[in-house]
Amino acid sequence: MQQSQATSTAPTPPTSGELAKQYRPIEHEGRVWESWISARAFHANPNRVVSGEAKPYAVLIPPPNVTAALHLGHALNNTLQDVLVRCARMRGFETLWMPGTDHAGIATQAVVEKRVMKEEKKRRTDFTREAFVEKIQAFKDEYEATITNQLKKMGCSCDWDRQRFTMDPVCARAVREAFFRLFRDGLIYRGKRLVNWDPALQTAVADDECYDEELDAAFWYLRYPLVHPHGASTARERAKGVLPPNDPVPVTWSELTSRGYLNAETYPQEEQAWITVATTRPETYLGDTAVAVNPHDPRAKALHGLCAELPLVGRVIPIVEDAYVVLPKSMARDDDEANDPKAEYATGFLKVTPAHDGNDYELYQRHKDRIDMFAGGAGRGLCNMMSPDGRVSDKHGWSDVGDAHLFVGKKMAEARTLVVKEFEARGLMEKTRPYRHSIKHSDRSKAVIEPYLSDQWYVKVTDPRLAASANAALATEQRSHAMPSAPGRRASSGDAKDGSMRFYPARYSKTFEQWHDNIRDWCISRQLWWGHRIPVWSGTCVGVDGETLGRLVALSRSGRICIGDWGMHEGGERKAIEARSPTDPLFICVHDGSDMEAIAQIEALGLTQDSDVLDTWFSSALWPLSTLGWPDGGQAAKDTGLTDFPAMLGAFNPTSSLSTAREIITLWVSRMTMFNRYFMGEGQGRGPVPFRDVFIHAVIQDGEGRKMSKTLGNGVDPLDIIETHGADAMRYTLCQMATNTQDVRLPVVKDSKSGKNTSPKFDIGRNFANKIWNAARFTLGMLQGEGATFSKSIDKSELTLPDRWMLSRLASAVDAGDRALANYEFAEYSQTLYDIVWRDFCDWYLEAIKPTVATSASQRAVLFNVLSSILRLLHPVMPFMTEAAWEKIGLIEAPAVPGLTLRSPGKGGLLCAAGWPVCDTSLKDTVAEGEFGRLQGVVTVIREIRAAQNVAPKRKATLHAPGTHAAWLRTHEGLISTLATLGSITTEPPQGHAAALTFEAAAFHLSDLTDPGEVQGTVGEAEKAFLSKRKADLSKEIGTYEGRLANPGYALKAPPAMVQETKDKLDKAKAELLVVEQKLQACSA
RNA sequence: GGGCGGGUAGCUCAACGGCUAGAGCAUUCGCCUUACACGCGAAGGGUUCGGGGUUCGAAUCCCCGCCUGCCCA
Repeated sequence: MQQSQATSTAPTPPTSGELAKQYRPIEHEGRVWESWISARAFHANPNRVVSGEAKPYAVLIPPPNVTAALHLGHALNNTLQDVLVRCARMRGFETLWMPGTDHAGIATQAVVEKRVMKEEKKRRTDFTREAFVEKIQAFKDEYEATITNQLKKMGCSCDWDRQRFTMDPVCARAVREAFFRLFRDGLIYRGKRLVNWDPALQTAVADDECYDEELDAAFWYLRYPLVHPHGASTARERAKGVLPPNDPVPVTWSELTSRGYLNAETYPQEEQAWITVATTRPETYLGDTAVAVNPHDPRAKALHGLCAELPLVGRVIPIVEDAYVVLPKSMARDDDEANDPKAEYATGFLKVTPAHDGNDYELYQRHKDRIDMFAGGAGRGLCNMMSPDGRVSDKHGWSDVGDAHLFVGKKMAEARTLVVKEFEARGLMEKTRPYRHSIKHSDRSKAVIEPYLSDQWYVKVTDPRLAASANAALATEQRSHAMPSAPGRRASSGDAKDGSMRFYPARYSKTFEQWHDNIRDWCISRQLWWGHRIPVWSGTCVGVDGETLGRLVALSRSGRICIGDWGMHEGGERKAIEARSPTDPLFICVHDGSDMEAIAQIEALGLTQDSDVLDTWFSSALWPLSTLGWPDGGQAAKDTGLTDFPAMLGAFNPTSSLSTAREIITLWVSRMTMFNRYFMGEGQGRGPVPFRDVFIHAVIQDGEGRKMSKTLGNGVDPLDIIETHGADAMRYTLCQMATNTQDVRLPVVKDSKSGKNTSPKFDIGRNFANKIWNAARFTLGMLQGEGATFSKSIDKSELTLPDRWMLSRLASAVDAGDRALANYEFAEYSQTLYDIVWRDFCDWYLEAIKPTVATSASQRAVLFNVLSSILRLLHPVMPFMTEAAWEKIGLIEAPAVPGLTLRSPGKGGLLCAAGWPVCDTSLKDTVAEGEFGRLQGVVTVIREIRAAQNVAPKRKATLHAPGTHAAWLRTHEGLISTLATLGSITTEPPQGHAAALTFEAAAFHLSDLTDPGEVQGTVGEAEKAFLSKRKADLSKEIGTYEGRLANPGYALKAPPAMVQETKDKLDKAKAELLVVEQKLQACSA
């Protein structure tokens, strides 16, 4: 199977003990991956959690869309998750990383439609629904495989046996169950919503299926006569068809004049007054239910209590005040308003057509009560005057036709011409102005899109059991306002209910909280073919006789179906099924998708299944439940063959951490929280949270701060980077970039050879991987040399200074790394690794032990333990390279360092199963750190002067030290000589030329810088320059300290220890300056 | 419109009221020093966006402004 494939492509490790000079990822990644998989190293066992053998750690992958291959943002997010997961595994948690993909309804269907159009020149509607869904399914299989492969190439240690897909049978069952329960509990209802309607195809289309085209059009200025509102009662009666139309009482200009209406006196005083609206779609006036005016409009006050009357229709509509209305240019209050391009065309009066315009719909929502009252009842302010085929119609919500029947049945474009003609004929058309603007068209049919009111399904997330419960999940310190106390049982610590969810960085809790504070009900129906079809059958009660009714009630009582008997429309009246009239609409939700008997009975009544599918986020919202087998682990086990499925939910929900992007907080995190708490909380909404920690990672941008996108061509393909730099290099670089900021920039360059996008940043990771590889290689050489045995045990009192220093540094690094990871500070963790490996271990420790390690059995043991620790610390971020090195290192057996616990791996000896380093505080050695720090200081000074004097790198110079430092230098003579390339250290004064240097305010000299006779003329100059620079630095430093101490408040108010510290530093700098000045004088003399 | 970020070396970022504001890359100089040239040693490079305030002390906290980005409407 897979394994044989891998061994044929990836070479086996070299059989000799040596490692290659360079780390070449391609030679290791395949083999290492196979070793993990064949050991089932990533497989989680829920029974170990249930039995209490191990604590759980679980992460759910944010399921990538099957629409496209993964990009660098995915690479970042999944790297970070893998770091968390691998670290938890090494710490001994029973660790689950659940993989899977998302069906991504709109996006995937759109991509496939485009593909089919390109390849077959066919539309979706040229196929049956089943046939087309099959095509999408095939596309999904292809991309799911691509994505899975990418994740594996990155090294993601998911439990691959448990991979899910949001539309697979296990997830589908969760969707059915969730929908059924919400339907049953009254949390799902039907409501109206504006959609993009394609009148040619007679379907709703998504935003991304439309295009804008600029066209020459016009603004028409229509006059609406003003009337007194008592006509409203007539309108209301008329709407109900009770009374014949009455003529409302006109408002005259003289009346407006007396009301103080601007310029009213300039009109014929005894004639009926009017207001003028500007519109690009005059035909929609048939659906107007209000006129809006800006509250800052000087005319607004005079119009209080008045109404407008729609010509021909005779509908009396209210004038409402709303700040959305653009003031005409002449009334603009500031430059911004005056420069609004709409101000140029505005009259200050806006016709409000809520059923046919998105903005008007919003406006209607804000003034619902008043508009509805005039229209004759709740919801009647939405007047739909169009039929699905794009004709004026009085059958879809418009009933008060009045004298406007001449428009009925006309296409919208014809209606426009007619409306204009009628207004002109009545002297109500003030003027027309040409206007060029963009008009939405349907991609498929090219028809002009009509905003259209249609029935949609909603989840009532505004119910406190959902939104408020999500906010209650937040930890107390992350809440900005108190939550009402929970009904039922109170949360106690550890049960992961109220107050147990935290955001990292904490500021994102605000996004979460405010989203729920202002949430609106969630429209879950989508006019698509790809997705979970809404499990509701609808029709009327016609043909439902007593016997049938009895059968339905029985099905309902046994929980197989749920009859929507509370009035499926928001605000609708509750009505028991027995009390229904034959024309009442009937909605039946079927619990189990495979319950063919129930479905057959329902369909026999003429009821049909809703053709819409659920919003993709509905199934995503169930991810923490569905992937763990909810609602029926036993059935999930049967579906998948994973016999331990029933234990999963109990073992791993709530999960530990969720890592995702910012915009996902509202789309996904919110909904998972609401659903998990609702369904796990027995309908009270206070069940456990789906995850305790929510980590929000930064967004990767290109070097110019732009989002990476296909259209910009600035995206970087993770597989390209893995190919050129290796997976570890990519992972390390991404991890190192992952600061807790909002976005991070990655300069993108095009590789001249391959033409592919890459970034110089990835060299950081590649170089780092190579560095460790070579450190491991060197160590291996030291530990495998002839007679390179270990001491039986390590006696800490016998360790050398570098050993004690290195162990102390290691303990600090483990500490810092632990702290960083606990706070999701991945950049910090990476920096800690970089410093311990490169700066401490390679630059200083390895260099320091070179002369002694070959002959010291205890030093070799320390060296091994340190390297072993470092590989473990690095493993989560660079799993391949560390595992490959471990293939050799892991075979070595050495005594343990007291205080440093390194659990050796169980399963197959793999590093990924080895223990995370645990350091006792006894490893911290401040004396050794101080001593070694001094030593680094003197070595650095010597190196500086060697560089300044251009001393040949291999030349062994002589250090002349003052008596004050002689004893200390002698103690560390070997080390200093090695690190600073010295031949000898002496207290004798130098003979002939020597360069002066200062260390700890004492004068030192360095001689034997050149061969005799090879005296360079520039030597003196170089020394002078060196000393001058030192003098300048010291003077600046002294200035800083003196200024600080001269401030009277400093000594008074700053902590005394700090004041003393400043004084000490000042003394030291002054003393050194004295020496430097003396030397400078000597130079010049 | 509401909310949240960012502005520090040529570039990418640290510094979370106190070290002479630090790293890596890039640049310059010297080195193929037996683990590593994907490397080693060293150097140059900063009015911390502008202005005001609080404080003994501000890149950091507060206010005003400018620039820039994201999320939600």
